[in-house]
Amino acid sequence: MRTDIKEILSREGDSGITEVEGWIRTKRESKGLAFLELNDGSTIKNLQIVVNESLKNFHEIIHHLNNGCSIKAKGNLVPSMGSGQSVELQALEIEIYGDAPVDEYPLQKKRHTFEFLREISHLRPRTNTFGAIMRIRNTMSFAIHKFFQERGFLYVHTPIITGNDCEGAGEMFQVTTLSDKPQISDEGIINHENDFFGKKAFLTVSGQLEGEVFACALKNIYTFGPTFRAENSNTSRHLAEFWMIEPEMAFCDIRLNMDTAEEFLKYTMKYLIDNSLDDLEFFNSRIDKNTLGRISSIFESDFARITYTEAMNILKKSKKEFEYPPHWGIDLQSEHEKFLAEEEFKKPVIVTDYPREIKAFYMKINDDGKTVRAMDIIFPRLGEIVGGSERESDYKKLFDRISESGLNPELYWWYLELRKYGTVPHSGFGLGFERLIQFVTGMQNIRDVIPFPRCAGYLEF
RNA sequence: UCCUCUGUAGCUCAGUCGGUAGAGCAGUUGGCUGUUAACCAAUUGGUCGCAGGUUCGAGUCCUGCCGGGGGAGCCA
Repeated sequence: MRTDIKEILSREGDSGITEVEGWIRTKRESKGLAFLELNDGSTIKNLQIVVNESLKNFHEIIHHLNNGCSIKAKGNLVPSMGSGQSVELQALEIEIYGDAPVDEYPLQKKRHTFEFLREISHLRPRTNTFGAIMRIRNTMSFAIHKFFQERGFLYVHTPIITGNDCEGAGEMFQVTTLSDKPQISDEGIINHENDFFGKKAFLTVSGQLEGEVFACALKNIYTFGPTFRAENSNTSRHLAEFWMIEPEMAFCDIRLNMDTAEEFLKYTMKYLIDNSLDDLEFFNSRIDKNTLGRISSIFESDFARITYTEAMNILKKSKKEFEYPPHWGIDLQSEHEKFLAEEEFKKPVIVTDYPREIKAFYMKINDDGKTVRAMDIIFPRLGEIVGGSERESDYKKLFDRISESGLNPELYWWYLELRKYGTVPHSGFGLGFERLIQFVTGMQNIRDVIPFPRCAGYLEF
C-alpha cells in the first residue's frame, strides 16, 4: 500500500511497520548511525528516517544514501526521540531505486540562488521552494475553478491558434509549417496560401474575443489557459508564455465586473490560506516575512475604488517628484501605481474610467464621450494584476471605434455581429495567473513561479 | 528595446595601488551511537564568461561580444 509522507506525518504514537518512498533531502551521519530526511513531494515537510547497523545492508548502502537518492524504506514508525519532529521511521529495510552521485548532483544541502536553480529547471522541483510553488499553483488553480463553478460559470476552452492578427494586445507569435521552404514572391512576401491553414496563423494573446462569443450565449463563462506574447519584455513580471484567467459575463455592467473581480481575488486567497498553510509558512519564514500578512490583507479589507481622473488628481496633489509627471491623458506609470497602492491607499486599488485614447477599442465609451468603462486592479508591490472593462455593446459605436483605432472592421465581422443580433451589456476581465502566484509567494521573479519559463532569448527545457 | 550593476573552485562570494588565486559550504579521508543548515580535524579542487588591446607583468585597466540581476517601457 502506497503511503504519502503527508499522511504519515499526521499520525501520532506507534503505528507499526510502515513503507515509504521518496528522495533523500539530506543526511546527518555519525558512527554507525545516520539520519535521513525523506521527501516525496506530498508536503513540504520531510520524514526523518533513522538508519543504523540493524539494517542488514547498512555498510553497503550508507555511502549511497545521499542528497538526491531515491529509495523505498520499510520500518517502524514511532514517536521521535529527537526534538525536531513528532514521528520518525526506524528503518529495517532500505531499497535504492537510483542513487545521485554526490560529486555530480547539482543540488546541495545548502541554499542556492534562484538564478542557478533556473539553469537546472528539471531538478529545481526537488527543492523546498519550488515544490511549495508547484503545490501552491495547484491549490490556486483549484480555487479558481471552484470559485467560478460555485457561481455557475462555464469553463470554455477558447482556441490557442488564431487567425486574427490583432486581438488587441501585444505582439504575436506566428504559427506556420512553411518555415523549411517558404514560397517568397518577387516582392519578398511569403505566400501563406499553401501554409497549413491557407492563411497567416498566430498563437493567441487573449481568449477574450472568443470568450465574449460564449458569454453572449451562455451568460457567464471563464477561460483559464495558456497565452502567448512575443513582446521583447525583459522584466521580472513578463513571460512569453503564461496562463491567464478571463471571465466574461453577459448582462453585467462595469460595477458588477469590479465586484466579481474583487470577490474572486479575496476568495482564492482565503482558500489558499485555508488549504496550503504549510507551504505559505515556508515562504513566510524563508522568502518574505510578510507573506501571510500580505495575503490576509487582501481579503480583510475592501479595495479602494477611484476613477482615473481622481487618481491623477491624487498624484498631482501628492507633490511627489515623479519621473513621469502626472497629467490627464497619460497612462498610469509603474511609479504612479506604486504610489497609489503602497503609499496613498496601502491596499488594492481599482481604477476606472480611463481616457479612451489609451485603452482598447472594445471598451464601452462613457456618456462623457472622453472616457471608457475600463477597470484595472492595482496591487501593492506588483502593480496591475487585473485589467478589465465593460464591452462596447452598440454595433455602430464599436464599428467606429475599430475604424478609428486603425483596424479593419471586416476582420472583426463575427465580433461585430454579436452586437448586431441580440446584443447585451457584458463585461469581463483578465488576470495573469503567474502574477497572482508571485503575489502570494513573494517570489520576485515571474520566471520562478512557472515550471519552465519561456521568455525573449530563453527557451531551455 | 533603453538605463544600470554583474560574471573568479561544484555552489555562495572575497580578491586593496596592476605584481602571478583565497574563504565558507559541498566533496574526499579520519573521529563521533540521537542528529536537526549536525559537529571536530585534515585535505582535493581554478580556461578568473569569450575575443582582442595596453603593459616587463592583467582576475584587476581599455574595446567588442555573450550570459545573469535590478530598474524603465510594453503589458497580464
